[in-house]
Order: sequence, then C-alpha cells, then structure tokens
Amino acid sequence: MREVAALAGVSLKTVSRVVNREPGVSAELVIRVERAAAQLDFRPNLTAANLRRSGQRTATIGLVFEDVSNPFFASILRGVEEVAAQRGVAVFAASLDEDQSQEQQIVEAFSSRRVDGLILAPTAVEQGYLANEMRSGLAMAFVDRAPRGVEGDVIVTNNRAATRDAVQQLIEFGHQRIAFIGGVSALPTAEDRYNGYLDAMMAAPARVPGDYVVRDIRTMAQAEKSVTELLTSAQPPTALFTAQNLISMGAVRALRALSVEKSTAQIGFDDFELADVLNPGVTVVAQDPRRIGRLAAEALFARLADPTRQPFTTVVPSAVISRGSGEIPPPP
Amino acid sequence: MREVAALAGVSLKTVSRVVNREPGVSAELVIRVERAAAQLDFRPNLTAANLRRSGQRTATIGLVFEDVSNPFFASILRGVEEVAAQRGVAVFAASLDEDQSQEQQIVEAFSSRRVDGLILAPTAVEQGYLANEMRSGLAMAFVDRAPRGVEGDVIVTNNRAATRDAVQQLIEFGHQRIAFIGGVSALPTAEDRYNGYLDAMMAAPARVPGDYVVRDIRTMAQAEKSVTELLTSAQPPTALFTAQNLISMGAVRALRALSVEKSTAQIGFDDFELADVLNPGVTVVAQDPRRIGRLAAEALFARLADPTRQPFTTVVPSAVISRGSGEIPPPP
DNA sequence: AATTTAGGTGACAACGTTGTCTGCTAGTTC
DNA sequence: GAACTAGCAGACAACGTTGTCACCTAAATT
Repeated sequence: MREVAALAGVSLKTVSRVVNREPGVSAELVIRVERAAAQLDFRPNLTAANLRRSGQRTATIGLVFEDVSNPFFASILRGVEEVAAQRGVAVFAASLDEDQSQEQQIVEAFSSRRVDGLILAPTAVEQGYLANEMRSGLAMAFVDRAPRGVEGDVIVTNNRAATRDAVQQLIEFGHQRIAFIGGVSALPTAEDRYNGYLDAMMAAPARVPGDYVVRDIRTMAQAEKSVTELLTSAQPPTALFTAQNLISMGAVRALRALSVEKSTAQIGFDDFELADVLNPGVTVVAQDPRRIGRLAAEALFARLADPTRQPFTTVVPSAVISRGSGEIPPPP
Repeated sequence: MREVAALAGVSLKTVSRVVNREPGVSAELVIRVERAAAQLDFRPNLTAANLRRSGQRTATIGLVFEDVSNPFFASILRGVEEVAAQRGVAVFAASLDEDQSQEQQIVEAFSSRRVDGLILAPTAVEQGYLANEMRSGLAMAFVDRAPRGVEGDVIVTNNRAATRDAVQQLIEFGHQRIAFIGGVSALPTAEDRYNGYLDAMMAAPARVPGDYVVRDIRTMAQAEKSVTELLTSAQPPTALFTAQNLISMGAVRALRALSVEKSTAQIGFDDFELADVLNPGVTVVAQDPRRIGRLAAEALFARLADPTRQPFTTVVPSAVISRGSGEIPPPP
C-alpha cells in the first residue's frame, strides 16, 4: 500500500479511501490511485484491515465435523459455503479424524484465528468448554445434534419421530423381528434414533429381543460384519433399521452378499447416492443436508447480527422415501 | 494480552515469551503468566501475530474446487486436511457454484486473506491470472488437471493411458459400438480421457462413429438423459465408457431404467460408492482422491519450504477394478 | 573491590491497515 | 472584503502481536 501511495503521489490514507470506495476523494485521484494499484498488483491485506477495524469481524467462519468426506457432511459444508459466499465470508473446514478429543483443540485453533463463528457437529462427550468462547463473542451453531453443556442455535432433524414412523411402517407390514443397527451411542443423534425405534417397538405387540439391537457401529465395514452375523444367526431378523448412511451401505453390502436383499426389509436413516437404483431400491428416511447447512449458516449470521437473541432450535423434518426395500413383507 | 500482563504484573513482551514458549523466562514468571492467561481465558490472536512476523506465514491454505460435495473432491479435501492438520495449518474450502468465472474471484479473495498457498482444480479456461500471485509468493498446487497459462506443481492421474486401457479391454471383449460419454470438454481431464478413448479406438479395426460420442455433460441428470437416448437409438452402442463419476452414476440409472444393465457393458472413470454392490458391479478406473489430496498438500508445503524448486508433476496411476459390467460381451 | 558475564526483563518500533482529527483550498454568503 | 462553509487530503494513533535492543541484577571472574 505504501508503494501504491508513493507511485500515485498521495498519502496512505487516500489509497485506503480509494480501495474501500469511501466517498470524498476527487475523481482525478481515484483514477491515479487505481492505476497505481493495478500496476503494482496491489491486493489489500484483509487480515491487517480486520485487525484495525477491531471489535469488527474477520469475515471468516469455521466448520468442525467428524469427516468432511462423508457425503452428509460434505453437503452441509456446501450449503454453508453457499450462504457464506454471498456475504464474502470465507469458510474453514476441519475434520476430527476419528478422534473426538480433537474437537476442543480444533475449536481453539479456530478461535485463535478469530473466526467470527463456528458450525459444529458435536462429537465430544460434552461441549461445556465452549461457554467461555461464546461469552467472549464467538457465535456458534450446531448441526445434526444438540450440544451438551451449552446452549446455542441448533439445526437438527426430527430423528426420534422419523425413526419411530419408519419402524412403525415395518411393523405394519407385519415384521416382528426388526433389528436396529445404530452408530456411536454417545451421540444424541444415535440415541434419539434408538429411542424412536424403542417407541415404535414398545407400542406394538411385538417386543424387541435385545439380540436384534446392535449399537456403536462406526464404519461401513463394521456394519457389514454385524449385519452378516445377524442374518446368519439361528433366527434372523426379517427387517433392518439402519440408523445412518454408512451403516445402511454396509447393510446393503451384507444383504447382497447373502442374497437376501429381496426377502429382508430395510429402511435406512439418511439418503445415499444410488439408493434408488439398487434392486430393490433402498427405502430411507431422507434428510436434506445442504439445506441444513444453509440454515446453520443463516442462524450463525443472524446471531452475529444480534448476539442477544434467544438460542433457537430448528427442526428440519425428514421423511420416508419408499423405494421397495422398506415395503418387503416378512416371509410367511 | 494487555490484561494478562497487568494481572501477572509483567510486561507485554514477557507474556508473549511465555505464550510462545521462548526460553529465558524464570520459572516463577512462567507460572504467574500462565495462571493469569488461564484465568482470563487468554487466546493469542494468531492474525495479529502473523501480521507482525511478516514475511512469515499465516499458516493457512485455501482449496478451490467446482463442488466440495462431489465425493471425489470431498476426499481430496480430506487428504489435504490430514496433512495440513499435522502442521497446524488451517484449510479454507470454496466451491465455484457452477460458475467458472468465479474461480479468479475466489482466488483473489483468498489472496487478500494472505493464504500461504492454494490448491486448485483448474476450471476456468485459463489460469494466467495466477502468474502475478505466484510471483508475489503465493504457493500453488494443481489437482486433477494441469493449469493453462502458468506452470506449477500438478497432481494428476494418468487419464489418457488409463482410459485407453479400459476402452481396449472393451474392444478385446469384442465390442465395436463403444460410446464415450464425457464431461466439459474444455477441461484437460475430459480432453485427456477423450483422447485415451480415441487412442484405443483408432488402434482397433473398429472405428468410432461420432454418434457414439457425447461430450460436455455436466450433471448426473444430463448423463442419464444422453445415455437413454443413445440406448434407444436404432443401433445402440453395446458398451459405454463413462468418463466421470457423476456421469457413470447417471448411466447406471439409465441402464437400469431400460433394464439393459446386464447386456450392455460399462466402464466408468472414478470409483463411486456402492459401484460394487450393484448387479452387475460397475467396472471402473479408480483414482485415489484422498491420496491425491495428501500429495497436493505435500507438494504445496514443499514449495513453501523451497520456493525455487522446479515445477513438478506427479502422476498418480489409476487402475481398472473389474466388477462385472466391464466384462459383459456384446450380444452375438 | 572492580569488572565482566550471564540471565532475565522491559521499552519501543514495527507489521499493514483504518478511524479520527486537523488543516488547507476554493467557493459561498453577508 | 471578511467570515464562513464544503470538500478534500494528510498526520497520527491504534489494532494485538513480536523482533530488537537496552537495561538491570546477581553471580563469576580478575
């Protein structure tokens, strides 16, 4: 900037004014400065500018997920980007690398970089550590599951009710031995879905033998293995509820490997690519992750605009998409 | 930081020394400062620190892709994150939103934020605009395709040769009418794959009627439509080469909708989730995007460490994974 | 006892910007 | 013609840090 000022023969402040399109600079100088800036390829240092206009914002937010390459989270990221880009806000992305304890570290790293806000899919047992950060002005929005130990804006889906409805559908089709294969049970999402499953099972005459409940599945491979075990047991389940996209895909593999995909019902939580072209198509409870991302970003910006507003929970409804696998009746 | 210094009764500089673990501070003061910092929840402002240690780095890099929610790019992002996290470097992610003209804008926005380096999957026609940025110290690495108009580190796959081999396999199985369904032809990747297809076709007695070449497909829906048209024409192709993951998935849909998936051969470029559980499994030329991401990040950091080193192109080989669809012979 | 040395500590300027305030010029009003 | 504007430009300090250098004390050396 100094060089630009020298070349144009004006003061630093005048350059600053031109760059920021502040009024009150004569047309002649504007042109001179712009020419000089172009000639020198001047690119204002946003970091320095943000430092000076302190109390103001860095126009940067961070996203913290378990794994950005999971299509569910990748779509959320995309939705967030969409909203952020409109406002000239840059988005940091970070994955936990299967290590929940990293959550706090990553948050602190972002906080050191003075992001204006953070969108977090809570994974650690507890988010109490965020209270301090939030008190000192960090805006937070939580996606996919509510945090524990702090309050904040939350964008979630109606996990429990949607799961209950889906399992109820299986019951209505006549299934009694309905398995539940769920994710890490410490996560509220997994917990809610499990409770939805219980809700439906309890309300029905058919009670659920614990044998058909598998929880704490973390990977597609684990899911495939568990489902294979279930299906090859003496009295296999006639229907599966798979509580998460990776688990659903693992189950799909297992069913196909055993060639029982046409005789075993399956409903999965979360849609996934190609679920509809499989034979039978996989019935799922579909969320709209991109929309969740957009809503989370909007919530974040709303909070930045008005830090005093009440914490707000948005429930994005998800709905069953019937494609065949969920409509298979039990064998006679 | 001022408050910490006051509370601990020391100078700013001493706090700075403690925070950065510089030697030469008495144990007593270290403890006092640390206590004060903890009590006040002090979080050093990395932006300000980076400003001061100028000429030095912001420990920030940016990623610019067409679409982070495309699993191929999401995996690259993940690979980059992995390497960056080890070095305490934060990663910005941005998608072009189907608007190539945004490429330069996004790059400039990141440059204003003084990222140390950028990983770009070139989409715009030309990247000459980067020359200035690179001259002023921005490190660049290119993934998936080489840039035009500038030189830089490039991580690509052997698109042409891998495609040639795959198409050759189709020819060896006896196919003559082999369709090529490709992406935006302005992209080198698409161009290379097309050339690979031509290589194979030219070398074989069977020549390729232009009718079986469709290019510039951008979405899964477009791919599905084009493939449907091809297959319902008077003399449909007996094999398909689908040159990109979204296109492959679109083709999978089309084949299944027409119930010809067992009689029409298909090989796709890029692996995709569940390609192996379809019936028949989809034979693909598989890349390892996460590895590409890791390599790109490593190239970037290597260049940051030694800005003078020669531009370097790494070719990550990709290989055919046979799953059935590529091994279907033509009808007699 | 005087001098050097080592080990701590702090004052100050600087990084690249912008907010505030002051000062200058030329035009307008009485 | 004096007094006042309005419009424009620049000087200076500040944002939150760190690099450089100067200083102080107490121990080690002569």
